[in-house]
Amino acid sequence: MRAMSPTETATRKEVYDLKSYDPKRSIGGLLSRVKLEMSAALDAELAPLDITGAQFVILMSIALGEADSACELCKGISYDPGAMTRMLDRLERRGLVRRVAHPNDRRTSNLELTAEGKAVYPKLRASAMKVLNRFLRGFTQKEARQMESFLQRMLENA
Amino acid sequence: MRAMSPTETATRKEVYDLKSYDPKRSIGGLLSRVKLEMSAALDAELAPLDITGAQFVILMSIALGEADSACELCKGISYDPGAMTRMLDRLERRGLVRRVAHPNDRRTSNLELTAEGKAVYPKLRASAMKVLNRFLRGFTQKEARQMESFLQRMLENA
DNA sequence: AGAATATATTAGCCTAGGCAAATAAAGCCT
DNA sequence: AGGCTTTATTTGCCTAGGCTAATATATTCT
Repeated sequence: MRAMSPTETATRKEVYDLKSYDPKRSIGGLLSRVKLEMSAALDAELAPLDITGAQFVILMSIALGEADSACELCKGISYDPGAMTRMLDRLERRGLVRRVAHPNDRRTSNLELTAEGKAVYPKLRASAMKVLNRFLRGFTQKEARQMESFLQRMLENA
Repeated sequence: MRAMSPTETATRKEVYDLKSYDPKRSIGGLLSRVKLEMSAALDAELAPLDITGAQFVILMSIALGEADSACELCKGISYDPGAMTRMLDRLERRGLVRRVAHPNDRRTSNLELTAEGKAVYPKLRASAMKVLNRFLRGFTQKEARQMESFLQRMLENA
């Protein structure tokens, strides 16, 4: 790597500048694209189970004990409460999730997976992992960890 | 870093395995999250201009000469043709884009930016760049290039 | 030229998320 | 206890993308 003059070091604190910024090839453009493809691939992988990628996220959160009410789910993943009600309606109709009365708070319900929900859970996990690993073909462990760290840092900058 | 046994090197060709895979902290989960935050930030940044992030993408494609018809736009960004018709209707009503008759092919229209469209274009570009740079605070040029390369590789694996 | 095929756009219907208002139940304050 | 505020969920309305069929042109193939 060549050395940078003091001026350069001072002005180059931002990644993109007006000369070099190409929306499609930028991290922003690429990232949107990858997300789109990854979501489509996950939907396709889960289609035989009759479960969508969006539903997968909810089921995972519940299964992993990250949230046990609609409200917590919404907070955890920045999801609209109205949309969440309907999402849970669908999952309940689909027989994967159950709303159970909360003993001390009648405003909310505890969410839990049904037997069927628990039964598909490992398949969901495996499918998502498979899709992700496919997108990461050729990545070393080190590269993957670095990618995770980059994304984590971007999140903290949000 | 410790050395890996031959068995380990052989079995470790995939980034995630059933033991280690944590959906939320995985590249998949993080990437979705970052995309969500970035889109929200872009929408907020563009709101004063009364232009959405989705519209930004279309306007950029046209401005950069990457597509001059609805069909090419759709191909370029995997967008639904029906949705594109309506998107262009909105942009035309908004006075940013014009459909011009194609001389040799009456099925299609050439798309071009209006004077107003051309006028906002630099602002759009600058806004998007600003948002992206914000998410990349603390990244060196080298790290940014590496991130681009990771994303590019994931796209090729799609 | 005429028929079959392919391409570009459009319109209708469906799904799903965002937003705001409504409702219900806690929690707090005095 | 009674009233005010906060929290959790639900409902209605709006917007926007996905899918499919329809329409209008081109293109290709005898």
